[in-house]
Amino acid sequence: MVFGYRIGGLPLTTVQRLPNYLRVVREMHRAGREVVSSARLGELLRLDPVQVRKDFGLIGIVGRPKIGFRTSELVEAIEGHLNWNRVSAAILVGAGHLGQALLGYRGFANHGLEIRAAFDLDPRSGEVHGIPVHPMHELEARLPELGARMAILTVSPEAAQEAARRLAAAGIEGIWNFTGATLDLPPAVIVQNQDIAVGLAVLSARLSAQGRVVPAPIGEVPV
Amino acid sequence: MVFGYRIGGLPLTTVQRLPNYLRVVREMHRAGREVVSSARLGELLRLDPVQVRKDFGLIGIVGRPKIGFRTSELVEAIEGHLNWNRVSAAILVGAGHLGQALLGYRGFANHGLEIRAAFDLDPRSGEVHGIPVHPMHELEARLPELGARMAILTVSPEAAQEAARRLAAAGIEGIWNFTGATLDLPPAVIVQNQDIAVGLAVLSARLSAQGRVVPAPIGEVPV
DNA sequence: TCGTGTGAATGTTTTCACAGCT
DNA sequence: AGCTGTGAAAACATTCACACGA
Repeated sequence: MVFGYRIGGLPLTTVQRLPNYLRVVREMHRAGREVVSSARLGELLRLDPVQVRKDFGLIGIVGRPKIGFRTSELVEAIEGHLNWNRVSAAILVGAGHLGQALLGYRGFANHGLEIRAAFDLDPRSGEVHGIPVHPMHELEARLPELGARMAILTVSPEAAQEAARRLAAAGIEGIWNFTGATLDLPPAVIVQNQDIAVGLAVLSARLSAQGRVVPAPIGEVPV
Repeated sequence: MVFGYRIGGLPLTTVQRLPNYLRVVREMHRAGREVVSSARLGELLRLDPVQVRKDFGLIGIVGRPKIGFRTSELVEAIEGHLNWNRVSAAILVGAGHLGQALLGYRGFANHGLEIRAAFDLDPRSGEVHGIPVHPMHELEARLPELGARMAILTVSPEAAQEAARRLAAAGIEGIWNFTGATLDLPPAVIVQNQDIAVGLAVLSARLSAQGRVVPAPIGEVPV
């Protein structure tokens, strides 16, 4: 598999479900609801209740029979596992359309992410949505003072590898790669690919399979 | 599981790899390279060569021993499976930062997607990156002439359910949901969630597990 | 010998079945 | 009765091992 497939002891699939749990459980908590059952969460998120309980067990949360899980404990545990309960500094590289949209996204505050600065070959205005945009050649010089471990990469696919190499050389530990290019970096650098083409591919394939009769495998008789 | 987990006969994981194969194989094809081995693709995409061959087998492409796979056949087969070899019309709902960034994204042309129009409660300028933006109340009236089966949903999470309901009622068959909200719709409507919080969660968890010692499971002896 | 094709083995995730707590 | 916790089974995906073709 492409990377270790247990993240800090948790299965990847569990980690992927955590932000969804967090969203609805935070909402309930804010609304004053103190407990919630796995059945209710499963209904809201379209998950099997057993899966919800297994996931919660993995992050160390025990529920109470007949009662459910305490929303406050859940929020705390999930935030802790994702490290979303403290602020992480990040930079953004490539202030094009997508980069600017991410600079304007308010939701990162809920995820412990603070974009401190952006870099671009052509930093037109010098700031976007209140975040300073610096010329790309100042990257290495400015990085130390920014205290960012993580970079959001939104340059063109062609420019991706070289930008990523510079980020890695400058000490960035994790790259959130929106470019769609496959990055070749030292294994110590964590690369998280966020290629929207993948999601579009799944949607396209589901739509085009929609209503079409899937031929039964040889040897099986259609019911 | 949350949906059927074979899409038109292919495993979901295979479908997710198809756009990556397509990107590099198109590049090779354009560069005049006629054949490629599974080993070379595996190296470029960090995949096991056997996996590459199994995937290609599933989409009906056979390679030739000692030679490899024909790039032209691969491009055609992958595009066919994703329905990316013909143009699909789409609309976009919610022309905020993210919506505008997607309206400006040129890459959709490579994926058979054409955004014909956008809708927004407050359609300021009336057009973004050359694509007309209409007031939201005109959605139902304009949809038939646009011929779109698919909608890209980029409204706020709070507005997501109601907008999705209207889209479904108006005959949209597939919704690419960027809002992070879980949509409750008739099962005939295909919803593809594209929540960036999921990717961020995985990256955050990997970063925060980075270098930390994972305790060995009980009964196992650390090497 | 190089590279494909594939049955078998392995590993992982989900689902089932049911015991236990209140 | 209602809800959690969990071992066991099933489903699924990946990797191994090797036969075969050019």
